[in-house]
Amino acid sequence: MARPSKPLISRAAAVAASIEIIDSEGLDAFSLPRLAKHIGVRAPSLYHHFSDKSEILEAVARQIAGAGNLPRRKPGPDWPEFFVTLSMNLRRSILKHRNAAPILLQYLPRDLLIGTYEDTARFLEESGVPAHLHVQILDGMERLTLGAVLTEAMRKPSTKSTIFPNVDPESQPLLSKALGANEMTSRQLFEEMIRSFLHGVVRNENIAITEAAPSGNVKLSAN
Amino acid sequence: MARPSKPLISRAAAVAASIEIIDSEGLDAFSLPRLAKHIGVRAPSLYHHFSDKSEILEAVARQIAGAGNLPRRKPGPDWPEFFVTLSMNLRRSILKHRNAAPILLQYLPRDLLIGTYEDTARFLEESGVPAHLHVQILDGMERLTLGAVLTEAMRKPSTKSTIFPNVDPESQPLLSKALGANEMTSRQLFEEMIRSFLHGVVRNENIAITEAAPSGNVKLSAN
DNA sequence: ATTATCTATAGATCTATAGATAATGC
DNA sequence: ATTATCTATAGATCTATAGATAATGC
Repeated sequence: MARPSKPLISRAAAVAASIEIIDSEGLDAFSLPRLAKHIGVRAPSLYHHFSDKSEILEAVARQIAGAGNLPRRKPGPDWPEFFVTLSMNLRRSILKHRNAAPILLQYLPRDLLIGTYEDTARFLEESGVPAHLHVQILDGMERLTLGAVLTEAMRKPSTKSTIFPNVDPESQPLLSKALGANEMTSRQLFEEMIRSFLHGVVRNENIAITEAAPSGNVKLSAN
Repeated sequence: MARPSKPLISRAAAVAASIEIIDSEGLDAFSLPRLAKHIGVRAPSLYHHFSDKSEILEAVARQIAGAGNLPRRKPGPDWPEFFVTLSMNLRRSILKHRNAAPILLQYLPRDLLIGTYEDTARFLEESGVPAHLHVQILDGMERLTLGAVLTEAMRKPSTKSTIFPNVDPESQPLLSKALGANEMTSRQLFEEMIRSFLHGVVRNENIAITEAAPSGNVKLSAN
């Protein structure tokens, strides 16, 4: 076969196939010959669509991380919840493809979390968050979300009982007690971590902020 | 040469040499032949000291991450600063060897940050932090510190002006303003992120907590 | 003429094992 | 006998390029 009547390869299909391979066989299994085989072509043909292997991996990273759709947001005292939702979306997207975590670390798109910083800065402004905290929030959300998700992705999918491994009630009574007192899943711990950060950033500011409590009660910080 | 009078290879020396290679030539340059050459031996000899390549990488990860010495701590209302110090130590250790970040992601020792969870749980207890928050704090510190450090390690060493790349004052006036209002270096942003998280976790508790302000003034949260 | 595939292959690795060899230490 | 090196090498890749070939679309 020389040139086929219909192209056999598209960038999108190649990226999708790459993700399938990485998901099912692991990152080490991924190679150009392996990808080509999965699509049903020969490896050198891939060079017609990508300049090299890293370009494919980059596209894979973007595909996995960029899948999130922006949550709706109106500026206001519950502004932290916008960021919480943003983080949870990214978390879900990435945990769907745990094996690709190292790729995401390497090819992290810079504006991963926050599509357009400018819009987000305006959102913070209009929510009454002082400008001197904007960089702390934007930078913190980026680092913290991506970082925490990647480390979570590298662990086995965890249940409540595996948050800490191998805890012996005899020798570690306090830790056991703490684990007993914990009601939260891995997902909830993540969510609350983001929320804690955001509330913590503004802890010394005199601004209205809504506490998103499970029971739904609303409360203003008195600090 | 068959068996030498004095052994040529030790685990410690091999790990140290591995780190030197990774630091100076990057992770991709690391291989057993490359390591052997650096030590002045032949690659197969390494198998006498390590069962395979991943065992070497694991030791490298432990060496880099385990270098931190525990900060002194007395339980009390400034308990967050103990964790801040812990994080900053780990951050320093890892940023010394940025190129090894992917290894750390893959071989992360589980009790990386907090040597013995039991002792740390006691510390929290004695500081007046309610038990139902201990898991949030321990788990959060692990994820957040390691994750944020690794993503920072993957970036170019950044100056204040490169916290966000390519900001155009014309089209991004608010972000520019935010950057102008930011006084903090990358290191300070990291530090304050940790602190914000810790203060945020206990935001709804009625406990004494010391605010570590740059000016040194002390203040109790009224929340 | 351009595009999208293919075959063939250069060239460079790498990991890990088998088996030889000589120094060591009992 | 055990230990710590070596040589030789199996065996398996991989990435990327050169050049042939046939379909497409102008």
